[in-house]
Amino acid sequence: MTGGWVLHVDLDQFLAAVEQARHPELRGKPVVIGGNGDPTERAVVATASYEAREFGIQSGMPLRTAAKRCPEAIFLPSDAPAYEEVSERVMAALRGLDVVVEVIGWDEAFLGVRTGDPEAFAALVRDTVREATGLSCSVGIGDNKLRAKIATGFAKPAGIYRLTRDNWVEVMADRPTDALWGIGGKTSRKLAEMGVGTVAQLARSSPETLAARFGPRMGPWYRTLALGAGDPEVTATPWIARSRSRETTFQRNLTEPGQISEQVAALARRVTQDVLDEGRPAVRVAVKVRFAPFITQTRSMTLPEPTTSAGDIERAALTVLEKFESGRPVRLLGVRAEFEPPPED
DNA sequence: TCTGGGGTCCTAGGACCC
DNA sequence: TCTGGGGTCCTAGGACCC
Repeated sequence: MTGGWVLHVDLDQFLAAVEQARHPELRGKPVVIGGNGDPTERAVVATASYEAREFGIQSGMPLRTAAKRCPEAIFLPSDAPAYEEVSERVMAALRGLDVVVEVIGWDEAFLGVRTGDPEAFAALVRDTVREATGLSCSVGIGDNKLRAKIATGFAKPAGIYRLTRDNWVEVMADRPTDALWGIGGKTSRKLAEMGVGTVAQLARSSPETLAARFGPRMGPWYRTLALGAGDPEVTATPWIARSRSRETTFQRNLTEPGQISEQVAALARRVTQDVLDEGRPAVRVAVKVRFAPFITQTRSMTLPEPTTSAGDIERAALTVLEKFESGRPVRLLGVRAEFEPPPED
């Protein structure tokens, strides 16, 4: 019997690669995808091509800033249906390898693989994706999902990297804590303030101290991340959504109360369609308001009874909207419907 | 740098009940 | 009377991820 491995497959610069594949004249050029493709709008970079990254352009950056860093960059609108279609072809190709495929995003999946030579299998994965779609991907090999996911970061672009208990300490010990999947900038800074700057230091921290600072679950969990512990089970079980939401940032702030409630009602109707598509009733409705300059608040209510009715959801959203202080300019509105959480197991 | 959209899970406080 | 302890639900916000 051969060993079980977790492989993490991640498409390289996915959105930019799709655009460069279908528009060959974009190859080798700085391409930035995001918003409507208009760099003067309120929107951020979804993906920048490697050429654009040379100019310091990164995901999440305002398009305006990206345009300043590289005025000659080509800005394109995000074409979700096109990316979804390519994504499905990638996932179908992976399933064709007769492995367990756990999709975790448009451009990412875990594979559960039994093989004696994971590097050879990773190379097969890369070739398979390239043949099916023309796209390049990187593959991380691990003995659990955490290590496979982090390994992919070292594999990029177009490479293969193995990270297991055997090289975890050697590779990770001296890295900052935000090198761990699940620790971001905020938590990393708080840890640093406690004198915990590296993965090795986090691994040596006491769970009690961490629990006191970060809560009973998160605190101890951060330590287990630093030890490289993670879930080794890859499952193809379809994901059950906990919620569906729609939100919009307005190019110009809304100030008229009538306009604001009209927009909330429209978002509620879109969410209702998502709820109907989901085929399960909503049990809770939340409204999100981002006031100018950038102050975000949410208000919510549990519905008197679960519902899929457009009228119920719209009325609930408008009721929740009344919980906000009125009169301040609004830059974003959102409506979310929550479902009954699925039973454990 | 003037900061998207769609999600998940955790935390903590208060209400309420026994 | 001057004060408990546990459990559950509701709500708001924080952090993170793709």
